[in-house]
Amino acid sequence: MVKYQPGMASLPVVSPRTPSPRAARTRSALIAAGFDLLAEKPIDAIPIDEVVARAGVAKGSFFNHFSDKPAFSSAITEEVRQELEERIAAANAGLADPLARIAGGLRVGAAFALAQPKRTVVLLRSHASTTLRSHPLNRGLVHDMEAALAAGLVREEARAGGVLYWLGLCQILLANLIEERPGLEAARAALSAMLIMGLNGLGADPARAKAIAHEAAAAL
Amino acid sequence: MVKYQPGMASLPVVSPRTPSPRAARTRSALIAAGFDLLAEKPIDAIPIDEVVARAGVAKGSFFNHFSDKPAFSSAITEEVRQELEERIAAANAGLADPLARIAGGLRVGAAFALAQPKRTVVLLRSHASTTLRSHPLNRGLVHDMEAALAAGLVREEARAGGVLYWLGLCQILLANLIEERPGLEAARAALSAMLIMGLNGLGADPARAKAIAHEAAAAL
DNA sequence: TGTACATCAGTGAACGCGCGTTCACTGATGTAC
DNA sequence: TGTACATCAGTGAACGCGCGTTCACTGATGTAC
Repeated sequence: MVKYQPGMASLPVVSPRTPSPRAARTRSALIAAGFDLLAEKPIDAIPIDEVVARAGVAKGSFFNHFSDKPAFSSAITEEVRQELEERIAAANAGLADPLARIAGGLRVGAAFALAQPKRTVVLLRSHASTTLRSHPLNRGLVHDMEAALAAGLVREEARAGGVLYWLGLCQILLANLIEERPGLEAARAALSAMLIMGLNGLGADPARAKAIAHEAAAAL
Repeated sequence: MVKYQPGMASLPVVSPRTPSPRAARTRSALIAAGFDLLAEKPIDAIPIDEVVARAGVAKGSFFNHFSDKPAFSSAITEEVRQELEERIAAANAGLADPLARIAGGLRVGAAFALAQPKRTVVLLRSHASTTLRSHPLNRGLVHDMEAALAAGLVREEARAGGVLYWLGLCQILLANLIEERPGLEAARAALSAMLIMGLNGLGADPARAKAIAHEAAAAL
């Protein structure tokens, strides 16, 4: 809590300064270096010396931009999380069918893992995609699952466990794609199989499940 | 490679010495302390000083028993992995039906998470339950899935993706049980829902899936 | 069973280095007039 | 547009401490006779 002081109100409180281009360059260089290194090993195994060496800046600059190492690490994670979230939202923008939206999330996640394996590793390692229904990345899924239930598209067991079930499938598929680095055709097959099993597990109509899986694989 | 030397053959090469009771006590104290601490935070965040303090032994003793910190960490992980593996094998010993065996693995895993949350955390964090089909913990599942396919109990998509699919469900359910610490009834409901969805996703006969889920929940 | 000796395991002080963080200084960028 | 000044951001040397690992020593355990 900040006590009120005369004159305070006139100070720019929110986003007081646009960062100078130079500062922005340094910051991006540090973040980019962090991405590369975090894809290889956990944050605790990465000395700041290594980050700044790869970024090509002096060690002191690191602390001009991040208060400490954890802040650096979570800034990076947060960036990836937002990126994936936006991609999923964009892909689902035109879709009304809850099942198609749920499947769309998995498809976009898979595409992300193929296109940006490093970023995906960072995300998976961050425990960002936890079990928690309230996590930002999961909010969309929670909403779509409720809609599917309301429309009678999925079985009753999905009410309590559907979100958890789907999160499990997302995590394991993404982890597997990163580990195996399959070609496009193999990835399509993996996504399609996972969707067939996943949607049938939720209790979707088998024909509908097949159609959705087919579409998603083609769109990958 | 060790070069042959005259007289070598007469030396006891395998398990040359039974550890003295005193040594065994010290070792168990260290491992027990490691369990407690690893349940709270990753190995890199645990100084050896903290391990030996909790174990009540001198720092030097640590290196009498473990060559270095990573060796200590993997000794602990390995112990948990073996324990869970044995429990699953024991529980499935009398079962012939591949689907019941597959479900049995999940049920035992869930029971383990409820009874030994600390050990389970260690296991989940170790990335021991990876995607890899060749991992010891997954071998039984691979075998049962093949049997289920051969018997026509599951859909064709499970051939390529069934093991991965089931691993995803196992990981997420265990993680969730540890995070939420539900009571017995809630845990039964969660396990049952996951089995209904999981087995139907594999393509099992719905009535059979329901029966297996019911049995497993009761046995939890 | 008792004694002497060898080996094993425990102890904790000491070492040293890796690494996060600080800081005084310099050069670059932005602003006022 | 030009000059003077203020602030911002970069730099890298220096600091210091946490922590993994070593080691000389001591006491306990086991073995031979």
